[in-house]
Amino acid sequence: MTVQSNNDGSTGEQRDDGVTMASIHDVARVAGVSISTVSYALSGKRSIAESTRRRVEDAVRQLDYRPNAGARMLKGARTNILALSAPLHAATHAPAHMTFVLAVARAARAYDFDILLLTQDEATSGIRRVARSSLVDGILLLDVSSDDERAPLLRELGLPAAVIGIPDDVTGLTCVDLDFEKAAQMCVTRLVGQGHRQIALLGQDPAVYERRSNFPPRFRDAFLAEADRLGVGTFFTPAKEDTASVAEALAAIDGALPGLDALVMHANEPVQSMVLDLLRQRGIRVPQDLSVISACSSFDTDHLHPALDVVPLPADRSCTRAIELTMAQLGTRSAPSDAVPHVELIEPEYIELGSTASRTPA
Amino acid sequence: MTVQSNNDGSTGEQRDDGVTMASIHDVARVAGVSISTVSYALSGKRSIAESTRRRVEDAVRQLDYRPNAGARMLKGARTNILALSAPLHAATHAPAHMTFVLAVARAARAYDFDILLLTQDEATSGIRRVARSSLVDGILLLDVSSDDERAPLLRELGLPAAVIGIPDDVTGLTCVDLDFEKAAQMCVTRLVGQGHRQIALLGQDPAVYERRSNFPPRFRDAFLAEADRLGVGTFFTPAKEDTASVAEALAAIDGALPGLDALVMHANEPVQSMVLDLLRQRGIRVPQDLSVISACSSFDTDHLHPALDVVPLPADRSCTRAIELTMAQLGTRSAPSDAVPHVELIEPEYIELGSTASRTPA
DNA sequence: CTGAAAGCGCTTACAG
DNA sequence: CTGAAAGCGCTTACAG
Repeated sequence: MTVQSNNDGSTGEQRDDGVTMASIHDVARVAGVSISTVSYALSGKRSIAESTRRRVEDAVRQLDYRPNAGARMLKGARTNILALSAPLHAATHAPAHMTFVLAVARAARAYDFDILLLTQDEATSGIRRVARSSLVDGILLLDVSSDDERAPLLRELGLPAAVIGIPDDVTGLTCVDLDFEKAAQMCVTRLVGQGHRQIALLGQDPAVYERRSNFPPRFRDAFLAEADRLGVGTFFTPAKEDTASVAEALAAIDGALPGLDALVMHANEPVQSMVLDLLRQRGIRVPQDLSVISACSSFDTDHLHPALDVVPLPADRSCTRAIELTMAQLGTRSAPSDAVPHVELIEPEYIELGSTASRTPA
Repeated sequence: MTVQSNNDGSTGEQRDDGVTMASIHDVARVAGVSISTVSYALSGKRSIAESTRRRVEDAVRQLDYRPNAGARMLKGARTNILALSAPLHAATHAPAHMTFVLAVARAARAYDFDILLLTQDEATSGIRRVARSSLVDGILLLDVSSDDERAPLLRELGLPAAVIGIPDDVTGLTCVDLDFEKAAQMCVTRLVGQGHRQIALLGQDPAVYERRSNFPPRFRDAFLAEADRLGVGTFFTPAKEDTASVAEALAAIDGALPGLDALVMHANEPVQSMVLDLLRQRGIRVPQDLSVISACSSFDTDHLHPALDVVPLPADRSCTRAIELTMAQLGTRSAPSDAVPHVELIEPEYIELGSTASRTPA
């Protein structure tokens, strides 16, 4: 480590002097009113003479006043902070994960809430810590597994909370997630409706299925069940994120379904990209020779070659809804039913971009 | 959106009743001491009779007491929260970004600080908001551009802060970053030392260079300058993250450097993976026919085929150091020089994994 | 070694 | 329509 330059230390003092924080007393003094008037003028919780309000607002602007967060928490019983427990597991796709984290932060800001980030290392202890110190008003869980240890903790704490994803035991919890079953059925129904008779599913890393994640198996099982129900040939294979593994998966599909006419991919972007490369190399045209659908993808499929039909993973909608439900539990403007623990499944949407085509019976 | 089930609402009440928060008064009562004794017993700021301390600790455990964060902030003038401004720009590689975010959070926890996440939408206004409301004790900046608008804001606010990355004007700022120049020189020196005479650099997405990011040009310029200085042939080309663009970049390199014997990649993981695939397809062996180095990569290169020599992007070290420097500004145990604004460059490290080989003169 | 009390900056009944 | 005052739960001089 090299200290390259010691540039001018215009600020050396320890605490933020120079830039002094104005208090409500300063505002009151400048505006020539009492502090309670300032407080009410800002909260709007009682009627204020127009002229008074204006003077207060001027003073606020002049002093760049912002209520002290600590005082507000202490008195207001509301911290306006939500904890986001966002473990990043090995098999979690980072870009997708990041999308959810940012979507939660954005949705929370719409209600004037900030997000405190809790990581893997501190999964349950961190949640417990911030909850018991009244640092946060509520808790959001990301990336939940079927037997997630954070679920019982949420029940124990009884704080406003929402889970993005669905653990096995949802008692007392508010959960939001894409309806993966319906998404799978949607893909199968469409393909079969178009006359496809041999449809394969290329899934995520095998580790994802073996372990904890709950939605990939949900998608897979619904896919296979629906294909069976409709009497078409079907086959599932996972794939790791490297060319060799992807090639192997395609070979396995070829072996199992010699007349393959449609492929659904529930996989990360690089994998989908590799598959398209391999198809191109083999001269297999999409959709003329093979219909392809990208399922529950968190990325834009219109950059792919070719652009793929997609049932998007609606991170924004899930996160927005999770925040809404947390706010409802906090008693903010909302339908009363939103405040009650329940599981909410988000309706999947099918977006056509031309990567599937009808098979006319030969 | 479908409401699937209304499972038992074991917690219906608005605020966290049932699970009542114990206050310092409760602890004092249970322990049979005054509240100041409780406070001192916990902070260790004055000596306490061993028996008293034990009774206090028992009471704390029994009540699962944790000091109220709001009260602590209000009085203690310390919130134990740092703001992390982490915009996610289009050209930013999400996995790398996530690595930094998590590393910052982890490092902060080592000092008992939490991380408040500020996003893109609110870049400067969010920083201003949390600073003026005294919600945070300090600020961390991620993903800074040369002319980042957050840099002058940090100067204005005068709060403890650290920047990960180096903006053009570093006056009054504390910045930490990998020494990209030295990393580039390290790669060139090694390759030239091994007898390579035609070394190419395959870089990031062209947008990254056109726009705001400051470190990719730093690496590129140092690379080209050092190659010139040592009198070897050199060529730079950016590459987008798709097979076509990567193939094009390799073609451009072939055209410019017909006798190419070494390739350095400062690019995302998928791009590096694609390059290796293409080399393999063309029968170019690494390192026998071509030496390859992965530069400033935030991922493990030993999963690649073949594993690549790498100068890692040390997210952990940068983030840990940034937190240390922020803590120093807050007056926590530290070298006095750490508290003064300065730029700190992290020494790059070269890790050999066998993807370069000496060229014996023909 | 310990306690009583002031005060951090707010919000919100209570009075007028 | 507005103000004086209590009190949220801590920390930290001040006293003993």
